[in-house]
Amino acid sequence: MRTPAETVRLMTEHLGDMGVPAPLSGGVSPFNVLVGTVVSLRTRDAVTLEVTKRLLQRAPTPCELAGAPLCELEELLRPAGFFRVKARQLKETARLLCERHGGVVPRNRDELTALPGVGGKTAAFVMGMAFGIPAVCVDVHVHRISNRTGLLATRTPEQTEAGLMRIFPREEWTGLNHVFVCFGQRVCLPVRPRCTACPLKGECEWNP
DNA sequence: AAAACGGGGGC
DNA sequence: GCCCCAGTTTT
Repeated sequence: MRTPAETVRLMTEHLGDMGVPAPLSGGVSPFNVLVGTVVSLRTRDAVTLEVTKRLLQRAPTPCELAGAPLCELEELLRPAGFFRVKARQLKETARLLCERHGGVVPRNRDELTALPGVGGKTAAFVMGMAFGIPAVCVDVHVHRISNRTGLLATRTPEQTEAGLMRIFPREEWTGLNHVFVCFGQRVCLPVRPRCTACPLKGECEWNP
């Protein structure tokens, strides 16, 4: 039986072999991370990247984003899913950052989730990626892969979150989400997983 | 607990 | 053409 650490190492190495870059540690501002994460929900990563780039080019700071006309934000966000909702949420979030947080992205879960469009998963992801604060972000990929590979046999994302926090040291929490998501997009797909090319093959409960 | 938001890509 | 997607908010 493989240890959880070994399972994650196999996934990480396989991603490296496929040329998937490791999560960037510096060079991206917390504001950039926050905007990008909100844009990303239910939207492909290529579209997310392009839309986020244009958005931040138009409005590099929270105050500039808060001052941009809603119709212009909708136009920039059009290729992304839920673009009207996100335009409204991002404009309001930017206004709150500008007027109530001094233009700075807050560092704790409660203040982050108080922003429109920011739920528990987005907050956890931003804390980890923007500030290096240990937090696990259990999205649909993490939950699915954990169950398929036999890492954890949990029924809800909340149980998966608790389980991951128990079996992995705090300093590894932040990196987990990125590994699971990249692996979930390329190998352990929701539908028709590519088991023949999977490094976990042989000790996976889904495809032993 | 379930529905609504929603355009884009894979098959 | 049909189905799925790094979720959050509202009913």
